Amino acid sequence: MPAPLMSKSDMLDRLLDLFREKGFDGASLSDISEATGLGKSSLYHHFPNGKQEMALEVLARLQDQLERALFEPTRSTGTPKQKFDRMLDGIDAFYEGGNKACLIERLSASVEVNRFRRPLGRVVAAWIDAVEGLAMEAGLPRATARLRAEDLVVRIEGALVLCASTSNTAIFTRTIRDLRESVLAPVTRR
Amino acid sequence: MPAPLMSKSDMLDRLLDLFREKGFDGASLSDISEATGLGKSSLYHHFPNGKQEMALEVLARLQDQLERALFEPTRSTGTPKQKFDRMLDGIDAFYEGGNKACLIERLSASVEVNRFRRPLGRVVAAWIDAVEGLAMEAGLPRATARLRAEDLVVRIEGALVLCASTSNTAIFTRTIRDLRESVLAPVTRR
DNA sequence: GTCTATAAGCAGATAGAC
DNA sequence: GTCTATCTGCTTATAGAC
Repeated sequence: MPAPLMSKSDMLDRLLDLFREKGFDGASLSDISEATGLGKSSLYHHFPNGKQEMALEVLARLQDQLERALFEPTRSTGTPKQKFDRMLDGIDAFYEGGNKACLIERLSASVEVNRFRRPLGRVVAAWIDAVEGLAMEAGLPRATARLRAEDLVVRIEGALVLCASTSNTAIFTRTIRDLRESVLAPVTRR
Repeated sequence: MPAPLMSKSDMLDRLLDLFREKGFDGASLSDISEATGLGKSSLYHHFPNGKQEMALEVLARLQDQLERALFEPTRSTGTPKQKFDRMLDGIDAFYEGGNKACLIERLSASVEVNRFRRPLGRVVAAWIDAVEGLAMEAGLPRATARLRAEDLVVRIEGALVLCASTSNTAIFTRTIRDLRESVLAPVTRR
């Protein structure tokens, strides 16, 4: 029994990167084999149900990371605005300023989208909830907080689509900047 | 020489639907054959460079349709607000209230994205330009008009991503409604 | 837990008849 | 302009040795 070449956690990190870059349909088992350094048979040892299971585990891991990354700032010290800025910094870093795609979008666009819909819905909901919580903490009424939280996710996903299609990250940068000012703003304007 | 079973125009219509539904990677030649009723060899008669050429021609056709659909309202009679509403009605109908995906997004997410980037950029630019023109006609300064036009496209693409991942079209409907009110609004607010 | 070898099937693409 | 038949290569997946 050879020792494991790579921890599951490391594997999932590489798979997340790969699926974000090539998409679910675009990432072949050969790509996955190369990215992890494991032969195909070894991959089936870790993921008996194949590629689909890999994506589901990556999605579960993303959910964990997301909740840590988004809710952690919420519980830390600072004004709501400071926490929100840290959250946006994290988002900006995760997408590398618009240069990296979103797994949500990549899996939504796959042939297996139906298998992914439930976990995708959970990830999206967690994201919206985190922003909504912060917006309420900043004093916005619940309904407004929810709408603005949904709008934040919508705009980030949309900006990433335009970055991917035009390879111009300016729109992403501007969108982040815009959200920084508008999401927590008092209700009188807007 | 058998008579053509289908006009090129009809073919491209079906291909647009198919690529929007299954994505570029997800639509196989067998799918395409079934959707058009033509054998694979016949497809290569019309598109010697295969699937890639099909997508490029579909994209060119979309550009035509888009320019007609978006700029036509601009040139017709009515207040800017009326024209803008007609434009949004057209967009809403094209995406069937969030139930149909966007070809831009589907092709951006394909393995061949580099081949599509130039035409994709043109389509996106045409869309933004059309909205910008209308916003300027409504009296907004050029810079504001441009930002709001970009934002409109960003939000529609983002809303479509969320609809696809959660199969909940409410966010799309709300986004359209919101855009109806905000895009042409005077600069003082927002 | 990893490997080599291999299976079965479908992908995109082509040749050549009609 | 469409067809049937075929090709090559790659896909996902499995069997079984170590």
